[in-house]
Amino acid sequence: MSRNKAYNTDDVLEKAMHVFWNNGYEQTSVRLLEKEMGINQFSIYSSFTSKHNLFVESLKKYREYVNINVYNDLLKPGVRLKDLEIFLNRLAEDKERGKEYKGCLVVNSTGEINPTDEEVTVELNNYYMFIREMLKKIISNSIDAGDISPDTDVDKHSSYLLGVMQGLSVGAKVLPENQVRDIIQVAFSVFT
Amino acid sequence: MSRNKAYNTDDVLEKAMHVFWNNGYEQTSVRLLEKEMGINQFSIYSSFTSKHNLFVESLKKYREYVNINVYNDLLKPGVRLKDLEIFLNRLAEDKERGKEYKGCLVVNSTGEINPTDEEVTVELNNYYMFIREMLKKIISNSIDAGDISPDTDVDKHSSYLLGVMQGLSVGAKVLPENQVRDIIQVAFSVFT
DNA sequence: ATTATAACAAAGCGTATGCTTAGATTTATT
DNA sequence: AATAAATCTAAGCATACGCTTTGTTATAAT
Repeated sequence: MSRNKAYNTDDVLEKAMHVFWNNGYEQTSVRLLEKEMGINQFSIYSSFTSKHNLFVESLKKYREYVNINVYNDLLKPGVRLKDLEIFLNRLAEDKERGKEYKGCLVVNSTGEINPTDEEVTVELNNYYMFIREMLKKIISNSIDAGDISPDTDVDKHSSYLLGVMQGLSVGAKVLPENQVRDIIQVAFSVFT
Repeated sequence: MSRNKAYNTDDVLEKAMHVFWNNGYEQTSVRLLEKEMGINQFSIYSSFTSKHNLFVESLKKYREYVNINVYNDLLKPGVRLKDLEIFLNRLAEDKERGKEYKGCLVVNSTGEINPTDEEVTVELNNYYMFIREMLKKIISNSIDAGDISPDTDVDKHSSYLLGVMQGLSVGAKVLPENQVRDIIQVAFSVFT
């Protein structure tokens, strides 16, 4: 019995994620979500309960999304610090080519969201843990390859690089390209 | 002729700044501003034209505020990198003592605000330039004092430290204290 | 074919938003 | 004391907000 959904929940969630990414949480209205997700408000609320919950789900989706579409190359086995440096410099390159960098959804949300919002805070932390694990592997690979000292403290340096990336997510939005490039260059000099 | 204002424009602006700092731009309503600034909506609009303009003015005020109340010690002559490192570590210390760190108003706004908002973007850049100039002096002082190599590129390293501080403004809101401390420790190792 | 169930589109709920207007009040000048 | 200008309070404007309800349509199971 019953009718089938005319939409795929996962597909419309990804669309919602992009809306939040482009506009931030508060600036995203349910009317806009309705339009961009291509489904009615009723359907949004029956599938996702509330705008807030849709946002939390979007943050989870974002982690999945960057896994596949942004950090995919960096998550492959054997990736080293030099690869990460090249990856980060692409941020500055894209900027030079006029591409508007909208920042990381999670970093933007860290600034926007009320710290008392525990559901969101948990998801932000999950994301940062995910990035940090990626960075730990990259540092380990560089140690194994003999690129950097075997005494390098993997935990400390992964926290450090996470901090650098959080900074770049902010900086790349407003700073001139050459400054972004300088940040990356100096940041990686800690390993030499 | 005419009546005098019952409030000081600069005083109520500083109160407005704190409201924006605590809640972000979008989450700050004119009703809340009215309450916290202690003046009527009519007075807000006659003195500051619009909520948006009040926000821009608040960003300018913020620069003045941190100059006097946050970075005052670091702006004194002769301040060196070691002093900056101690200053930044106070962030982590405060967190340990349960103090909720609400981040830098400008960094938070960089994440929240639409990049097409030119008035705000200009003010964000003014702030970052101000911080970068402070960092340049600190690096120069460290060179003069013989703490670090005289070959240190002041421009590049000031951009770098700005990036680190932007990262810390994000990180200190959500990351555990020991990670914040590790970021700072590794970040300053570029100078050794 | 009928029935039960869920999805659908569209209109509407109360409230909050940024901003304005109307009318009363205060005060420096004449 | 009278005048003029800018302040003040408080009510109100249109619109947008997050969310719900209503009535219709489609479909899987009987």
